[in-house]
Amino acid sequence: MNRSNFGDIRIFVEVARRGGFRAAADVLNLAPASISEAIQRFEEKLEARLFQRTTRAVVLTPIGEWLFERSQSAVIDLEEAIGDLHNQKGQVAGTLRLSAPYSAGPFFLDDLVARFAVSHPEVNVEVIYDDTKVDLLRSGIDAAIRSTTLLGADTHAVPVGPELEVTIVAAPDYLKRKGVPKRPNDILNHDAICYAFDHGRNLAPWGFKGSQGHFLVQPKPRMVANDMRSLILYAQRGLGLAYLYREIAAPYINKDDLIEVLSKHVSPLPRYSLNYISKRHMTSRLRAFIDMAKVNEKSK
Amino acid sequence: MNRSNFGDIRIFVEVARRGGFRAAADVLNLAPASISEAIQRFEEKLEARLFQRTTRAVVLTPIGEWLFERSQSAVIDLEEAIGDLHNQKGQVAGTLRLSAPYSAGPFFLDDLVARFAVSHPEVNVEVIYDDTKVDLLRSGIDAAIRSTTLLGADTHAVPVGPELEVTIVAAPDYLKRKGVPKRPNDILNHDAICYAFDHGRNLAPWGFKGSQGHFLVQPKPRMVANDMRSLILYAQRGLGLAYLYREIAAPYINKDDLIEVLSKHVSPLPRYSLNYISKRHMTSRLRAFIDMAKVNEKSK
DNA sequence: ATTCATTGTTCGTATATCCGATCACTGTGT
DNA sequence: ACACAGTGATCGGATATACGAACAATGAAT
Repeated sequence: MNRSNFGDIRIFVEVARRGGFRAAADVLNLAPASISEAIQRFEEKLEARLFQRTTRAVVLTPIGEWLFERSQSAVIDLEEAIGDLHNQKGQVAGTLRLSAPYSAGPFFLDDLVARFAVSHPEVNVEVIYDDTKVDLLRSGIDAAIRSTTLLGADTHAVPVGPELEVTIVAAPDYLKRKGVPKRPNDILNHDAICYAFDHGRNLAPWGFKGSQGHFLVQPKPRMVANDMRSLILYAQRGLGLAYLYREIAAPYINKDDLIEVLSKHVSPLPRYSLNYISKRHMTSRLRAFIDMAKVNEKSK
Repeated sequence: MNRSNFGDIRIFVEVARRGGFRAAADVLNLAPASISEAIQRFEEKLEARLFQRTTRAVVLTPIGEWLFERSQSAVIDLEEAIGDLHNQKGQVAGTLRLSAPYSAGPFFLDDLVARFAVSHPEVNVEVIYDDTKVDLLRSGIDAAIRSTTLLGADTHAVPVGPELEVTIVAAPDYLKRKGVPKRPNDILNHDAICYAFDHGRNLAPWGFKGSQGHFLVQPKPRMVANDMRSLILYAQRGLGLAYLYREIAAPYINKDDLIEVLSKHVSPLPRYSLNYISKRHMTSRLRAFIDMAKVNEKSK
């Protein structure tokens, strides 16, 4: 669906509200002829008649009535959104605020943070598990651990934590019904159980290695969540193929529970990145934490 | 305001969702050049910068972020309206989007969602674990499970899930150093390991019962996180008293690891609330899920 | 019955948007 | 250090949409 449907819906709703093309034209700053032509094109696209016309009036058809009621509130919301746009425009002490994906905690971050807290008794530590994009300038977060290096003015990054093995698993029952994928692109013909970032806005693509190097395949999501424990349960219930951190899936991998597929094809994910802003006044507690993270890094 | 703003918002939201012009172009069946030009014209019209660009990526500006969150749900509604136009038979299909706190998954939600998905093969399900406030009108979320009933126009709530037992625990080493609290208010003289909601903006108060009924005490946080697994590890390291769901803490409660304190004083938490808007157009898939949640409730 | 005002429709022309090709920039791999 | 892949930006030409003018139809006023 492209952008013009949205313009058409806007016109359609205004005509329905006003009961006529000329009145709608006045509101929309368009010529009545433009309204007439736009509605005709829209009706052709939808293969549906939205208005009954006479030479003096327009009346909604039943399907036009349905679409009007179905879409009016959303149109109002978008009008208000645009209207409102114009109304809009730290001694080693204190609280260290970190953002990290949930998966980082058990892997390495809990231990690092606990050791930091022990060795810096005057620092309170706040770890917010979250995987959305963080604006280090404005969010009040001191440093963000993410799977990638964050882009931004004066943002620096330090690699932390272990390299991450992943695996693709499914229930025996599912594989019996849908077959075992043999090559990476086979997953496009399967139901996928996908991990979501950014409050569901992004799905993690599935990473593979082949004779020509690394490549990504984006499967069709049947189940989506941002907690791998949920994804495991969905996989156990036979709802599809699940792409998971191996360490999390390992306890469930056996011939009766979850079966690994495409083992020779999946490739590990890169290490976490501890991102922070260097140009901004760096608090001593942040500096101390970064130093500890680096020492932690060297000790591996 | 004319029709083209609506087309522009459609493009804007898709770019924001996909994080790039080329990805959005794929979805919208437009050329990347068209997306680039359309966004530029839109920004000029609004006299506002919506995206920060580099030569490799686009990131929303704060005002772009605001517009995105403000308009996304309306865009989803309009997309669905057009999509549903061809398919008005009340079929239970599409994507059900739920928001819930992480703790809900293992307790009851994973099971409920998996059973719903099995019995409604045409519905995709997206569960976003999050504990921030959800604007059900604007977020594109169909229903939000939270520990409390959400306030809002036409918002209804159904109680779901089990009653939640909690416990307060500490390492033996910590109790040796700081003493064992005997009454609820004693915790004010201790280091507290606190669970955080809302990206750290709110801390869970600790609930107690006494001769005069229920009351809450807010301890001084030394360690804060929004994942109880982290809190357990901090407690094990002797960093303070931790207030945890009993079910999560139970495996670690023994005389060498974590010791329960104030057992006779803590009171259980109320059940989760499944919040949704009833007056707004309710999709058949949401109705079906609510019905299943209610049946789930009766079977306990 | 006739006239008039108002509506939606049609069409040739003007304007806005879309697109392919190309360019500049940047991160990654060698 | 260099080559390459992938991104957003630019621009001249192609295409889609907007518009003014004219037309057909209709209800109200006389």
